[in-house]
Amino acid sequence: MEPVSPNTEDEIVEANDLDHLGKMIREARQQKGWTLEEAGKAAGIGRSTLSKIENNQTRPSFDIVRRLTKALDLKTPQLFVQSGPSDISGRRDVTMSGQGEPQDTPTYSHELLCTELTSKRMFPYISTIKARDVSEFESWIRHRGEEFMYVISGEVTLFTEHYRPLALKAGDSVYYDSGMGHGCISTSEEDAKVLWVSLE
Amino acid sequence: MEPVSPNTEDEIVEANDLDHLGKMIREARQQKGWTLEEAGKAAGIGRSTLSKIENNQTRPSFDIVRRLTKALDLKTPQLFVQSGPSDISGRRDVTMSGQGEPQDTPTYSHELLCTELTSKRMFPYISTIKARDVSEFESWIRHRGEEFMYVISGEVTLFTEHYRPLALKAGDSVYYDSGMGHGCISTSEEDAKVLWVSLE
DNA sequence: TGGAAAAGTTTCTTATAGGAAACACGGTCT
DNA sequence: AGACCGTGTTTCCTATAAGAAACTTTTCCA
Repeated sequence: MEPVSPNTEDEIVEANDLDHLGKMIREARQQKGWTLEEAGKAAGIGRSTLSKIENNQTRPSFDIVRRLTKALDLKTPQLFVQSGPSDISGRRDVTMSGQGEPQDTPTYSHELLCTELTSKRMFPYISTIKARDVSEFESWIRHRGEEFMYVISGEVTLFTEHYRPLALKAGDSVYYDSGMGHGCISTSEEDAKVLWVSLE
Repeated sequence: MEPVSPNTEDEIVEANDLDHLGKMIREARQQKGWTLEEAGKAAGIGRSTLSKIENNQTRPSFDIVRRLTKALDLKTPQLFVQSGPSDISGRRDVTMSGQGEPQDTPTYSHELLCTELTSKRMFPYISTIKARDVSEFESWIRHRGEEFMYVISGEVTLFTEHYRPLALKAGDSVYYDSGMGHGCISTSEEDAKVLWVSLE
């Protein structure tokens, strides 16, 4: 991407590319209130090594970093932050309440959000699930990827393979492997509204 | 968390499987129809090095792996997978309303959702934005990736680079390139609640 | 078939990652 | 103050990553 912005903060991001890793790891460790010794032990590495990594005095191996991410619960994608274009570079897409693109399937009635941005990777949509309509629930829904679900209103029960049915009410959320069979029904008097964000 | 924990338990202890990384990289390269030479050049590494990585004859540095992920468009979280195609394969993670993991930054007060599943690719969280608190808004927030935002309650204004400020109320949503500078303030009398889903 | 060019693998060498131990620094006891 | 932690840094050494070039295998066309 061409440098759209005259803002100098862009370069800061790039320049810090190298420093980024050490900084993140140090922050994560301190967040947990761990010493170098403790964190090192948790990750199975020496404290001197960890010190050098945090101070960017070394280029750790992937293996070491992976162990650290595990021990420190680091968000892995953030570690890969580096300069470069995104396919939706510099764009945004708004959908006002109720203005999404309707999509009705036999089983659900969806409202697709932010459909202008076709190249986006996540797919957000809101589903209205009819009250106590159990009839439809015959077979699992299954599609490769991951899914996040947030209950906006009403009460629903989420069924997933390998697990017990899960009763959810407004404000509750679930994250699951959508390759696992799943399905959702309303269990309240009113229709339930659920926000899904799907990622292939 | 709630009394009953249907959550995942991370007890998968890996048996030093380096096979995974090399295999994934080789697949990604062949997917693109590239030779070692071409892929190496794209990533800025030698073809011999790449060969050794693909055959798991070496433990590459994080730096090298990162360059490869970029050149080959690899899904970064998958690289951290221990065994099997996906770490969250056949799993789910629930967070009941208000039971997320608090994370306070200087600028925002977040509630991270579904944090048990550390290897997930999307990061959902709820932010409470204090009413009419404009003071904090000094510099853009910027992080590589994409972001989806849904206003749960209250009224907010989303600022993004290259665009005009955007007034949003409950039920509205936006999808944007989070590499673009952005920031959000509340414009209502009450605190606003916003759901974000972030993807690197 | 051959034999050349391309793709991939294996040396070989140099630079450096990673760990043990020594060092430095700051607190906190008596 | 001095001695003694606990924490983080630096030094030193060994193991090994990374690249260049030599070597092997595969591809492909006359």
